[in-house]
Amino acid sequence: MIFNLDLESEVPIYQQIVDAIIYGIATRQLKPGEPLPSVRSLSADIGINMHTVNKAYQILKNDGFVLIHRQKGVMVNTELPGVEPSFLEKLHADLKNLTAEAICRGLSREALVEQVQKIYQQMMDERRG
Amino acid sequence: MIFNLDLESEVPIYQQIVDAIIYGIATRQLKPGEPLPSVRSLSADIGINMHTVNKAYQILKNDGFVLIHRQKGVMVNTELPGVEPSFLEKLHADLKNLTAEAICRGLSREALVEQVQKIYQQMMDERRG
DNA sequence: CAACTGTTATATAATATGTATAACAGAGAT
DNA sequence: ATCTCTGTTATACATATTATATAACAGTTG
Repeated sequence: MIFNLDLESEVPIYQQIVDAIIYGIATRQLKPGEPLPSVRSLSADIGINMHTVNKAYQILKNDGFVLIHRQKGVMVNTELPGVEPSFLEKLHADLKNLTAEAICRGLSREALVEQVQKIYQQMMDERRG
Repeated sequence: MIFNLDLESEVPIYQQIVDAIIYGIATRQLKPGEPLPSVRSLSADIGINMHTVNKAYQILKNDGFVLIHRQKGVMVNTELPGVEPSFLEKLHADLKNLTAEAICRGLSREALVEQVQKIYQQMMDERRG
């Protein structure tokens, strides 16, 4: 599992960790049941504070992507969350904002849809390759 | 122009204003050349501070969505910005995160694409209706 | 017992967000 | 000229978020 963090980004570090792990699960670089590094080892590896990693893990736990056993550690959930209403709300709100700006800038529906298709396909290819 | 702001949201107020105006331009509720309310009148209308509105206007100005004349006021740019690399970068990054979570949750490519198509179409319908 | 888990607590610093108040410069209206 | 309206700038303040630092606790494993 490779973390490509940008400490200068406006995106919080803990959010970048959350995104990276969800991406890893989507592409099956991280498989259900697979253990994740401990908060201490991961924070030491990427040179940040323990609590920043812990915050990311707590978010992933609350969203159902990982299971945390207090002594055993953290692992990818064997039963990943489904398409819940809260996710659909976030998806719709984000897509609405992106689409509005795309329309203002003259990006065609076909070009936008193609982008989504391409990203989805690339992720599914990584899943097998 | 209707602003539906949520002061309890985790999304900053100035960002909600930016999103609302870009949405208004996309749906042509706001037309190129049309004047926007002054920072003072808008902030008074929605009951927030002048600087919060000003911050939103500055962002829209830097992105090319509005023109600001120091004495005349703010208006929608008659030459809206095109599909610039910085926008494509943001679009790709956001779509990547949304798609990764969608895949984890078992949302099919068809369902995701349909969402995008639907949102795009609804916005183009508002543009005419 | 020692080493490792996640968890909790406290403290500190920097940044982001939002408000409050005031002043400035330029344009237009009366 | 005076008044009012623009955006702009400055200062100050309060709060929340982000990130770090250090320490301790409880339970498991070797």
